[in-house]
Amino acid sequence: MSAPEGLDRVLRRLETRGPLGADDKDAIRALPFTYRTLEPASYLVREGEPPEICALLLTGFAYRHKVTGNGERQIMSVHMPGEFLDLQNSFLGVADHNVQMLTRCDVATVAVAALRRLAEEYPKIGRAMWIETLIDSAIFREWIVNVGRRDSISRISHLLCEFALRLEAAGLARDNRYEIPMTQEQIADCTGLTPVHVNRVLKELGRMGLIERAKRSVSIVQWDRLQQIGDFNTRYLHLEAGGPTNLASAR
Amino acid sequence: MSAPEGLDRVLRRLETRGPLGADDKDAIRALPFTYRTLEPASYLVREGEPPEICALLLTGFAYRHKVTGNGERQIMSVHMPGEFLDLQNSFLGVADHNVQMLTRCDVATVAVAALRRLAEEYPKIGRAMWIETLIDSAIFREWIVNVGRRDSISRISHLLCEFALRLEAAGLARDNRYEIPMTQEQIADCTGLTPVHVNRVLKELGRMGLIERAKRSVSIVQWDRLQQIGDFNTRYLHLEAGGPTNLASAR
DNA sequence: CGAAAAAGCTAATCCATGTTAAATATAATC
DNA sequence: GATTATATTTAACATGGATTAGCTTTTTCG
Repeated sequence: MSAPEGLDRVLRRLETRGPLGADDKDAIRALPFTYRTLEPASYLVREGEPPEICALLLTGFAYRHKVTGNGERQIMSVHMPGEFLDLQNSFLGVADHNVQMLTRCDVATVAVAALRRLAEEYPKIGRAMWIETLIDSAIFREWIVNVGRRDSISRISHLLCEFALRLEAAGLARDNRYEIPMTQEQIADCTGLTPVHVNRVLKELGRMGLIERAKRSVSIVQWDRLQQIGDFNTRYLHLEAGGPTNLASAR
Repeated sequence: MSAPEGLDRVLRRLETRGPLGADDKDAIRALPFTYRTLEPASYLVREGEPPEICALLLTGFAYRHKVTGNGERQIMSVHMPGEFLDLQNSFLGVADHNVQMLTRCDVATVAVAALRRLAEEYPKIGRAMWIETLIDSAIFREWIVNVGRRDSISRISHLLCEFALRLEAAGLARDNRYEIPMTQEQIADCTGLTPVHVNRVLKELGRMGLIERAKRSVSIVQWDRLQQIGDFNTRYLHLEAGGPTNLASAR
């Protein structure tokens, strides 16, 4: 994907959160982006460091995680092309978690300070970015529910449903089929399970005829049943553009 | 607590997130607040409904939660006097979770639409509110780690440490002693455990001499050990005011 | 105050998921 | 294309926390 093409994707994404004027879009295009490729497993931000750069994820996948005192990892979210990395840390003094690449990623990085100024000077952009972070939060909350109150088969089913919809929204899934470049160990770290048990559950979902897998591709065969087993409701993804987000429709 | 006194507390809180001018503060004071008391267990917002009102929590405690398909509840956060309820839902089209009172609460409610206009017209206020929601998010992330990767004694120890620090910041705890108006069932819903097991663990923490309890009061006797067992690090609470949050220090 | 409801506590048993270990398959690297 | 590293799969066994049930204490409310 070419750099400006990726940028347009991000612009479209932001516009669904609130209307932007031509000046807003120009200001985004005028940001001092650095286009580069980050290797798999490389870090954009590390816990404990002050956040210096923010990135638009143009291609590839990334994830947020923390490591506990006894060395166990918990992944808190997975990010897909078109999304911001990492607004969550960028407006705070110290990063409280790691942001790491899942695959090789093309990104457009920009200094956090420039982004802060942008949000300050262009309130509509600030608003749209704020809403982006609020949707991140909605997903965090659902993940708390997932690891806190669902059993293993529900957790994994839920994760697979979430990925299906988000990838579809990103134009990377069709007919409930997608590539997700995660190992079973990483799925375990998303769901608070062990890799061994993730394997058992994935196999079971296959035996039940709910999904089919080949390498890293997933095909959801019985969407309705998977959704039901995963206790999956799309509401928290806030996929519908607009809503009473802008002032005009808010009264 | 008198109404304006509560409002000042919220103003002070916002100011720690970024400097506000006199005009900003006046705009907040001029908001069409309605002061009222909400009964224990009453709802401020319900999942699935469009958010209509936002509130400043002046006295009392509240919490966010969702209920899974088979009726289990997961609490996603607990809110203390001085905090906003509920910025998380207020800038989205539909509430994706419930916000409910834990105790009788004095609140200052304001229409979501008025708050949206405020954020639009006073960018510094918008910025400060945004940062409030980002800190909410940081706590959500830590809770994912807590329920996903810590065992029961760590989870509960972690929760007790978090409450101690947040209550101290709110001026409601001293000498590692505080009142937390939660039943063991609600603690279970915070930690993804059962009430029976929460009871076992609390008793065990008492036997180990780490805490003392009487009714709803908690006293942390050995802070260092509790913090260690709970794998608790304060970073995610972002308690230090300032940081490179404001533009001046951002270059 | 006295009754009823809610919350706290305890014990016995069970099971979903973890642990450990190894074999196989796939992907990366020279 | 052989070699090595990484990921997947399976099996046997262990266990942390769930479940169930009953009892006790505290709180609520008439």
